[in-house]
Amino acid sequence: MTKPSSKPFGRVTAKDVAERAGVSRSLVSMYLSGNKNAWLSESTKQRIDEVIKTLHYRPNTLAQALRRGKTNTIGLLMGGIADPVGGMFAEAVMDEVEKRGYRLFIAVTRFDRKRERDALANMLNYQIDGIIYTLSADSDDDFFRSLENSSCPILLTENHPEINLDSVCFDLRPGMRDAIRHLEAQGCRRVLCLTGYFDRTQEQLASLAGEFACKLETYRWNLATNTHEEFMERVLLDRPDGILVQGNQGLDKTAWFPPDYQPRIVEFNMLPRPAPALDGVIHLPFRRWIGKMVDVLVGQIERPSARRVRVEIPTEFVPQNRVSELLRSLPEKNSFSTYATSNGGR
Amino acid sequence: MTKPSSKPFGRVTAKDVAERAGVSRSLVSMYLSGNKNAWLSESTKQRIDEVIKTLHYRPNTLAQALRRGKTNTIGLLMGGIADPVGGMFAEAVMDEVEKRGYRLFIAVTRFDRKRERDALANMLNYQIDGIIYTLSADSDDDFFRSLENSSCPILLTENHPEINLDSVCFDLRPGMRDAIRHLEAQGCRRVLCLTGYFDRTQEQLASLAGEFACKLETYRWNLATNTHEEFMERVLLDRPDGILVQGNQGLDKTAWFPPDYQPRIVEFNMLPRPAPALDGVIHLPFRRWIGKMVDVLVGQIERPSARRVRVEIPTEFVPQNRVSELLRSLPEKNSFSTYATSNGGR
DNA sequence: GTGAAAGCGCTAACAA
DNA sequence: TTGTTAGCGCTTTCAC
Repeated sequence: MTKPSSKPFGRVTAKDVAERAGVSRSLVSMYLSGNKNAWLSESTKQRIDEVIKTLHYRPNTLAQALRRGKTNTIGLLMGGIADPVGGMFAEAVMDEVEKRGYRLFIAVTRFDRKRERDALANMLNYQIDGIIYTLSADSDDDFFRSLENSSCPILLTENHPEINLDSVCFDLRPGMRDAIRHLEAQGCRRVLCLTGYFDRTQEQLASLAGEFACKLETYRWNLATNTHEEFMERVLLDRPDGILVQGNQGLDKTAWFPPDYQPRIVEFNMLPRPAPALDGVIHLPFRRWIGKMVDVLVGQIERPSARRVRVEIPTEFVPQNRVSELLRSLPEKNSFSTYATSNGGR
Repeated sequence: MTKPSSKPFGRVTAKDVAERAGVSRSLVSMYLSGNKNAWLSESTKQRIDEVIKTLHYRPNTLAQALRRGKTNTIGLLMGGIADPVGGMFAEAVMDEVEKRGYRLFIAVTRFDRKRERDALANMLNYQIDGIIYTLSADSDDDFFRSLENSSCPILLTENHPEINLDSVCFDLRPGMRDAIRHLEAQGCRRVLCLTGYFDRTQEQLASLAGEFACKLETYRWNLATNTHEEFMERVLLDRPDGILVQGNQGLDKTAWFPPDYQPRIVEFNMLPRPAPALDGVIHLPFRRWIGKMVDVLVGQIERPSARRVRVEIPTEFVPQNRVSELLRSLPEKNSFSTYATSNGGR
């Protein structure tokens, strides 16, 4: 015979419900989907509802998805969720995705190219409706070309002009511009900017270079591979008088600097915190970013269009004396600062 | 007509591959599943493989799952992944699950009862093969009874004797016993133990009470609802001379205690860190826990059995002078300590 | 209002 | 070795 095992899931189906309620299978379907064009009689509805409850019927999401040609699932592909920023990101995306009636499927690449590709293939095979893709490993052009031709909408969380995909990212320039102006006003002559491996900080900073009298330097630093020590070595060697640095990565501890060298520090931060030792923060409006991201992707899913969407969320420099005010105005709580570990008093 | 939209995913199916390769659909299926009992001729295999590549064919995981009656997906239900411990947990579970050929589907409840139930229902509807369930909200007995009768294996990450489900959890007693002994040896007469809302620390500690001369107290403390301040208030009021506390929750900052009150502190910790200010750590072997968890669940999925499995992973007290040694012996890196935020020097 | 029918894409038992 | 076939559980058009 052909039956996989008579009742693979050992569970109640719409057919059972229909039989028990004395109606046809399609009625049950309609009842569930709340289809308007076929108004069921109140009595029928009630009977179906009753049977569903007594039988503990659960519609099979798999079958629904197969038939409808839509899984209502969005994939999130990222390097890791075990760091506070990653976890916060994933959780916020989950929120926004669910708010729009989709499920979120997370895959973690650990910054590994092979894992990244496998996970992507997996998602595509799963008939996922759209993908939010945080580039976490270097890849070749061929790979991106193949993504561009995919029928599944893919959204990048950074702007890579050379990749023809939708993207929603931060425009760091306004924030950086005002931060550097501030540092200059405070007398800084040399500013070091710490950039990540897969973000566009460096490029965006370069585009600003002409505007300033002070000397701008950058240092690429990546959580997955670089250590604090490497960073501190570089900084202590160079001794710039101003530093632009990603917040929440443990690099901002002024306690780490010797007394004779106390540079001014400005943090890039999604969830700024009142830190008197800092000069200010380049605020990256986190929720707005995620919300827009999911908006764009869901838009592409529900109203497919060949036109690529590229959104840039503006950033803003907030001097230290206005940080607590900013904090109060934020919808989100700084959920992970609570969990911060000290390093035992030194 | 009945077609949802002729080609819902606009994609190549096994039928297309079969036609192009001049074989029947079932052959393609067999080729993919690598079924042994039907050895295809080399030439056929090659032809199929070629067509798959040129057509960029992707097997539809949804259809496979529906037909096979198995999704090869495990669900993880937890309160949140935006804190270092939660994120680390989720990522480790993902690792172990994928190692065994399953996908992981994560749902976050934010410690909300309704969300928890919705997510659970979602997973069940999705025909998920098994669930790892980290209790994150209080629930009534009826709810647990319904889980116990579910045909989908559910595994708890804590031992709740009154709930008849599989569980893999820590046995805190050996670690706590030795820690308290240590504290007693150091002259402590009153020890305060900080317990979470959904764990069994309190019960396990109570079972040890008779063994000690010192006075044992407990305080239930939960990240989702309680604040540092509440804790500090309580501690400063009571001034116990020994404290047992969950690590990595920001409660261990000896800097917070006034100079005239410096209690001895022992941390429960999954990823201990060398902190000179601590007296030692109750080590919870993290990876072993997760690995065992997934082992048990996959076991129940692949060889269903009515017998419930309850595993307890023993813990161990490690005095401060042996912590760095312990650290070196651990397979995992203390990934999140890197990300710790300081609170700006105070 | 209701029900019959035609699949979504894939698998696996069985026949050839 | 290869092909045929009967579904997995659900949705939706179309005729009654």
